[in-house]
Amino acid sequence: MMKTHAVMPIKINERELLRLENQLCFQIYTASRVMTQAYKPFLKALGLTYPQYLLMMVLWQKQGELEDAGTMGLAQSSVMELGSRLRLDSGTLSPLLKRMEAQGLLSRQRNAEDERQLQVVLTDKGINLSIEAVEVPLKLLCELDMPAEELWALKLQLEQLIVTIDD
Amino acid sequence: MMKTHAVMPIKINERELLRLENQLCFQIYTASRVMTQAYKPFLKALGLTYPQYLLMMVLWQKQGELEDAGTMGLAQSSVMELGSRLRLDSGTLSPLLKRMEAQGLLSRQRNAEDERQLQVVLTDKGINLSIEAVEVPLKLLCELDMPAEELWALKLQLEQLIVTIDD
DNA sequence: GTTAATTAAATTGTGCACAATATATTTCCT
DNA sequence: AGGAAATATATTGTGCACAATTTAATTAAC
Repeated sequence: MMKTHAVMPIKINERELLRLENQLCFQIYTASRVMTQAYKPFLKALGLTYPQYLLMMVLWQKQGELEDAGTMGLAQSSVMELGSRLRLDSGTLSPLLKRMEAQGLLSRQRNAEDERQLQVVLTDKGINLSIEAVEVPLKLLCELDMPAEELWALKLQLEQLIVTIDD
Repeated sequence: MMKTHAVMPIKINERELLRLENQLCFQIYTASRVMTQAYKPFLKALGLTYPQYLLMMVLWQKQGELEDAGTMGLAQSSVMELGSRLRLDSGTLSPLLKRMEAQGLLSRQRNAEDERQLQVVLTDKGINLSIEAVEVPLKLLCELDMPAEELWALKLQLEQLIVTIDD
């Protein structure tokens, strides 16, 4: 009898190692996509994509902290700064920021002291979008319907995993 | 004094709700991206991207199960079937499968009984790639350097979260 | 002080995800 | 049988991610 094709060349226990459902990475990957889907309807109402929502959170937080410090101006963020918060590079952020500027959520100006740097600043529209945004995490918490402490514990474990991975 | 721009219109506790670091979703999103990065060097050696690796795992598993059942042929998978395993639609899978066929990892043929369906089948090259692939999860486990039971517990929690989200 | 090295952002190109639509085949209905 | 509904995949278009390169501005070195 002639051999027409290859046969699985690894042992059963090795195959178990390659089982999709056994992979932590697959569950994380799936959780991330499912979570993004869960946010989608709420974010759509705000006219934001999920990465745009994350970026807005960074900008709102920075603006709030500036005001807490007693300064009355607008918080300025460079691309580097936003990138280090979100772990994204300029290749992702540059077009993202352009789209958000086009939506009127923020403005992009060059830093006068260092023309290489961009100064990202929230517009009034961007600042005021926070009013509706506060509902988003609350709505999602309802959706999840799990004990808050359990979710928090999961968050802490993931933080630890992240730290462990990138040394 | 004239008002030149808006001020953060939400209370401090509401701002805390919108803090990036407080979001479980952000930690999942980050963990997913960091994890993919951790796999990248190992997968690059196999000529696979991360989603391609996941797809190969589905095909290897199916091939193995067919052989376990005593059948000597090649396992055939439709796009629907692959999609339900990976939670991906034809919009993602169609081009993915084309690229993998171009790499010689699998073949795409129409099902004779139902011409609408595609039959995805591993090539010899695709089957034999499993030999090197078994090293990947082991190498990553070293990289993580966390108790295996802790990782498993995390996987189980994520599975539960996923189920909870999509009802 | 001019050139070299560094830094910040933008650009280019590839590969997912995913919504929306299109195409082709099969099944259902009568 | 013939047309409508359902099904499976492919296509189109948008928006990330990310590697690699480019451009422009600043700093360092001589």
